[in-house]
This record gives sequence, structure tokens and C-alpha cells, in this order.
Amino acid sequence: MSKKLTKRGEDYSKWYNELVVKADLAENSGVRGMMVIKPYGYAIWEKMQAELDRMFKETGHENAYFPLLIPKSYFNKEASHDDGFAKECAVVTHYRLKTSEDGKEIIVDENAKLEEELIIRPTSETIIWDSFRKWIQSYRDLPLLINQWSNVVRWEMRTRLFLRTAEFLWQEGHTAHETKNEALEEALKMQGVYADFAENFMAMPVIKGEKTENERFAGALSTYTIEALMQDGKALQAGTSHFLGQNFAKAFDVKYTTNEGKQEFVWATSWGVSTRLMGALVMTHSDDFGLVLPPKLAPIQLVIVPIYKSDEQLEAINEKVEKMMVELKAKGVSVKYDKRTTHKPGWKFAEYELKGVPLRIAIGPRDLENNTIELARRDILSKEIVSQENIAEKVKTLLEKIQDNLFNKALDFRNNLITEVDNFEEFKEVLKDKGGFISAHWDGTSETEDQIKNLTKATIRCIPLDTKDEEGICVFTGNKSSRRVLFAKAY
RNA sequence: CGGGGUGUAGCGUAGCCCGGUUAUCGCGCCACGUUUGGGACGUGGAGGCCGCAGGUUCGAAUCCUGCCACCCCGACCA
Repeated sequence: MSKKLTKRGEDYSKWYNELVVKADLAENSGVRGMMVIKPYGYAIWEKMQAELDRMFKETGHENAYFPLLIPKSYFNKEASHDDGFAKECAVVTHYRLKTSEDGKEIIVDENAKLEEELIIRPTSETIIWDSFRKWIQSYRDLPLLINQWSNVVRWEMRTRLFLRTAEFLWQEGHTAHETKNEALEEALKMQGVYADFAENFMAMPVIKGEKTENERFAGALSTYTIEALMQDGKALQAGTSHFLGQNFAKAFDVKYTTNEGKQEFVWATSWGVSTRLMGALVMTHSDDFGLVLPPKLAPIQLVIVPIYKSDEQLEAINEKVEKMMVELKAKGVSVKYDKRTTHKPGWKFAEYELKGVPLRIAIGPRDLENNTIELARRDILSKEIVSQENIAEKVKTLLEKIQDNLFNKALDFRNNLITEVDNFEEFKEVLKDKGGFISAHWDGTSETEDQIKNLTKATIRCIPLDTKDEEGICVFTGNKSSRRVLFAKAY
């Protein structure tokens, strides 16, 4: 079995690529930049989806589905949106293939050229707002709170499994509101939902903040973000929520009648998270032995491996384990009993470690005699012999402990990598030697941000929401600044 | 799209400069046997249009030309 992983310290990027493939999460496909999400990886995504979907519905949203293809003309109705995405759109130009003259290959039928080209959605604002126009007449139709689970295509130059793929899965929320304030509140509320999900389910601490103009979504008036920090000290934008003002309402002519009989444009938001979260999950917790999954998102929370010499022993173990399984399942633990005879225990141990299963029970002849089991934790790689009494309760408690431990560990790591810096020399040093977030004063101009980016590759990840006013001078220009922002190199 | 590199079995590779029997080795796969508390061992076996298309030659994985794909470094990005 050549499943030896590259160590994180040797080459973080290589470690990540190998881990995603070896843990059976995803692989590259025959289509440039597009991945195959394998069953184990998809199972994790499904858990994320289920939880997020529940949270969206709890906050009043409904799911709907809009077309994959968008008429090109819709696209340039909102100018900045068009600018932002035009460079990375896949375009459908024909609707039929035919056999070539020599009968050897299938070619595009030039007679089947579309009147108007169709864009494969890079995001769905335009096609959704075309529908919203028909759905919204009166203030009584508002707010309109819609979410869509879908795939989108963005023709990226350089791709990496989960982190940046030419096609990815995501959800996109699109809402319309009567007032500016209500829309702003919605955008912030959804940022909160994302932060809650990241921290309480992914066990990934995030910083809530607002994007600067440079980093803002194409077509948005403000973009709220949750920013996470990966183990190599680079930041990852994990989710965004946009306040779109009336831009799309005006572009698609979406007006409503107020209770005073006046015509007004609606106010909008959109927000999304994608399969990129899978990459974030991997890079937040995993180690040199493989994936480490937080129990709340692990498809298998506990695996049981039998150890035996004879068929009789295996049968005795089976009997014991079947009883345990009933107890465990009753407590809601997702448990797998791997009694395959085709692999040895040592092989299974290594395999489930690689796949990040939070807890493992090994049970063999010795345990049958002593009424014990061996219980192993993935997060800290510990093993202990415990009594079989109350096993479900113990497992349940441990799973919660692991979930907390992963979050706290990631939080400590993140907090240690936020450095306050007051001059540009120090800025460059910290960025080079330590990495992570740099908290520094900035004069608020795009020019300064651009120059810093060109010199250091660091960008402003966000203006943290909880930032306090503090007089200072810009780390680059020395101009006045009233608060610190967070810089980092980002994925 | 610029600069560099690589294509040989499912995966990783040797051979290529300097053309010459049946294309090397490891992992994985299949069968049988022995094994099973941290990735077992033995014996046997299957699997290749050497990226594609041309050319040079008695003879091409090897030399030449063109094309394609992928990887790395830049510009672009959730």
C-alpha cells in the first residue's frame, strides 16, 4: 500500500493534493479543471448541505431551482456584474452534433447555431432577477427569500481540487426586500448563519468582516465575509453575503407597490458557500496521517474493527458488536462495523485514520475475556482500554469532546497568527516569517491596497465587524487611519 | 496567454543522450496456502498500439517534424 502522505512541513500544497485523493474525497476528471467528487467526499458535502439547508429554512428561506443556461443578453444588464464575470464564462453556441462526412467523428452541426448564445451560469443573479420581476408586485410579496442548490461554472486558469475548480457545487441565496435596512440586516444575518455553521459544525473559527471595494462582489454595494485561516498561514474566504442595493432591481426593473400606492425598486441580497468549504475543512484540522473530521460532519463517527484468529472468535466478537451497535445507533451515533476478512486490522487502522473517522473501537479475544474494548481518538491519536459498560454514553461524550477540541485547537492556532503591525518593514517580515493575519492601519484607498498587494501579495481579507475605532497611521502611506484591517495572503 | 517541464500497465517508475532479442522494477489486481492487537508472507498469474499523427531507417519507446494532454512558475479568481 503506497499511501504514505507527504508531510505538511515538507510541502503543504502537495500534502493537500495527496490527502484529498488518498482519503477518497475527490479526483481530477477528464475535463480540465473539473473534479469528480467521490462517495466519501460527497457524503461529507451532503452533511454540510443538510445542516445549512436546515439553517436556511429556519431563517425563513425556501428552495427553488433556476436554469443552468442564461441568455447572454441578461448578462450585460448589470454593468459591473458583467465586467466581473465575463472573462470566465463558458458559452453554449450550438444545440446539435452530427456525424462528419467521412463518418469517423462527431462534429458540431454548423446549421444548429443558436440565435442568441447561452452562458453557463457562473452565478444566477441575472436569471433569478428576471423571475423576481414577475413574482413581485406589491409590498405584500416581500420579503422574497429564495435559496438555490446548484452547480456553477467559472473558467478558472489554475484549479485545485475543492479550493478552485472550474465547476463547483454551492448554494446561492437571493432575496428581495422593501427597505435598504431590511436588506442590510438580511445580508448580515446570513453572514451570521455562515459563521455559526463554520464554527459549530466545521469546528473552524472564522472572522466576520466586510470586504473592501477591491475585493467586493461584482455588482454589490457591500460584501460581508467569513475568513478562516489555514494551517499554512494563508487565509481562505469561506463564505460571502452581499448587500446588492437596488442594482439588480433597476437592471431587471423589479418594482413593488408600497402600501401608499407608490412604485419603488426592491432592495436585494445574495449569499453563497460552496464545495470550497470541503477544502477549508481539510486544511483546518487534518494532519500528517490524513484527514481529521469533526464528529458533526463525519459520515462515519465511529468504526469498529474486530481482531481475531479463528472463525469462532470472529463470531463471538460479531455477537458482542451487534449488541453494541444497537445501543450506539439508539444514541444517534453513526457507526460502521468493518468485519471484512479481506483486510488485516493494521490495514484498517491506517485506512480509517487516513479517512479521518473520529473514533475507533478495536475488539479482540483479550477484550472478550475482560469485557473491555480499545477506544482510539483520531484527533489526538490516543488509545485507551475501557470497559464495555455504558459504551454508547462514553462514545457520545467523547464525540462532543473531540468536536470541542478541534475547534479550540484551531482557534488557538488562528489567534496566535493574528499579529498587530505598525510599520511596513514589520509588515513584510511578519508576512514572510510567520504568515497569518496582519492587523494594520490602512488609509482606506484602493490605490494603497493595490500597491501593498503588488509588493507583498497580501490583500485586505476584511475589515472586521468587531473592530474598534483606533487612531493611527496607514502602515504603507503614513496617512491617517481610524481603524485596523486584516491583511493576509489568501487562497 | 507568457516562461519552464513531463507523457512508458490502475498508480509510481527504469530504459531515451549512444536505435538492435520477449520493454525494467515497485505498489496495486487475480488464484491458492499460511496469517490477523498498527499498512502480513510465500508460490503462481493477468495486465502495455511506450500520449497521438507523420517522417528517417533493414529496424524506432529511443532520432526528426507537427499536434494533443497534464504539471510547475506568473497574470485572473469562491
